[in-house]
Amino acid sequence: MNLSDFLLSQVPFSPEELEEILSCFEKKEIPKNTMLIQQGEISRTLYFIENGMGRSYYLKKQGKEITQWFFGSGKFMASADSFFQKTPSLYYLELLEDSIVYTISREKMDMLFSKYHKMDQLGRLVSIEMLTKVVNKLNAIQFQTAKERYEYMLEEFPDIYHRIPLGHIASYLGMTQETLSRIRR
Amino acid sequence: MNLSDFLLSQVPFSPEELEEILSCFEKKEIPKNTMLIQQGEISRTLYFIENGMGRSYYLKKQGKEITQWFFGSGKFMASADSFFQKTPSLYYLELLEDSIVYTISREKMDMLFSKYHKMDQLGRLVSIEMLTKVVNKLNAIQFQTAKERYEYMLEEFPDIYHRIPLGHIASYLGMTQETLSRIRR
DNA sequence: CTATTCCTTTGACATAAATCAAAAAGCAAA
DNA sequence: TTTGCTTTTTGATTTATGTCAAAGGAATAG
Repeated sequence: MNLSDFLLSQVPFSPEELEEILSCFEKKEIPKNTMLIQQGEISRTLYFIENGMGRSYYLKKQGKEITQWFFGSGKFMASADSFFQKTPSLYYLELLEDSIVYTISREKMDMLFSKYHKMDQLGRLVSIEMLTKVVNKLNAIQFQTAKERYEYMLEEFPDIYHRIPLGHIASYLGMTQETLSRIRR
Repeated sequence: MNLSDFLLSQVPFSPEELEEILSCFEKKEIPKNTMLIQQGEISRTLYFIENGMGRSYYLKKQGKEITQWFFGSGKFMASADSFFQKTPSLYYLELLEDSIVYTISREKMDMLFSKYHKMDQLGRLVSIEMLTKVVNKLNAIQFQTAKERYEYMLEEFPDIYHRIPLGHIASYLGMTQETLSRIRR
């Protein structure tokens, strides 16, 4: 899904508004395995994924990677708290596939927020939607068995499971790779 | 914390704006154990807690209550997805203490959102903050031991643990009451 | 003050999932 | 193809936490 369609699906921007907003984004092709932000950095860029797939993750002691979220086509990708609150990112962001993304800087985003009421509205809608999804995951993780969690994931990210290493999915679901492998069978 | 102070701490409303916004809220004293919304209802009211404490929870099979979140003084309390997206609430909301709250209807809230750019901004800020907190909890639940989760909770809700039945806290943390009791010792 | 109810702790046992270890399967480069 | 590297599966064992059951404390209403 491209950015323009996505924006219009959320808020009825006028053609002029849409044009200015789009002009603040930059379209880029970025190869897989690119790290978009490191843990500890302050995020200055928000990404919209037109095509591709990314994830956020962090390192536990012993350097184990814990996947925190997946970002697919048609979604914004960012270390949200870092980008919006200017705090050091708790996560790494990386692309798992060659991707086509739109990027925007914090400054331009702020400018759009202050210029267009509708952008704040968009921000609010996107935030609430994300909040709902995170809460859903939380419920799945908190009170379901490993098997039910796997099923939750198939609903939330139906297109993921053949595209992405098992270990990433397992850690996203809060279980070991071995457990996930056994469940799948 | 009262509503006026809270609003000003987030966004620099003018005195006139502030007055109109406040006039859309209604101040109420509500006794403990009041149910604010039932699972399945569509939430029409947003609450701001000036004083008191509430929680959201849902029922698992066998009627077990699972606490989903606690809402303390100075916070908005709502079944957020239901209120903002007009979907049936996944949760019950109840007050755990006699509380002083400000209420506002969905209609007035929408009116404020469309009238004041700054209200959308407020909505965005509050949503992002909530998002960050939920993500924190998610990380705690997902990858920490029962003991570490308990410590996370002491940080997030320092004033809670002597005010609220152990069972509520345990289910919030995704563990049984017995486990929490053993950890505490 | 006493009784009823609710809340918390403790104990014994069961179990889902983690860990450790190694084999098998896939995949990429030469 | 062969070689090497990564990912997935399988097996044996351990462990944290859940479940079930009951007793002890604390709070509330009459």
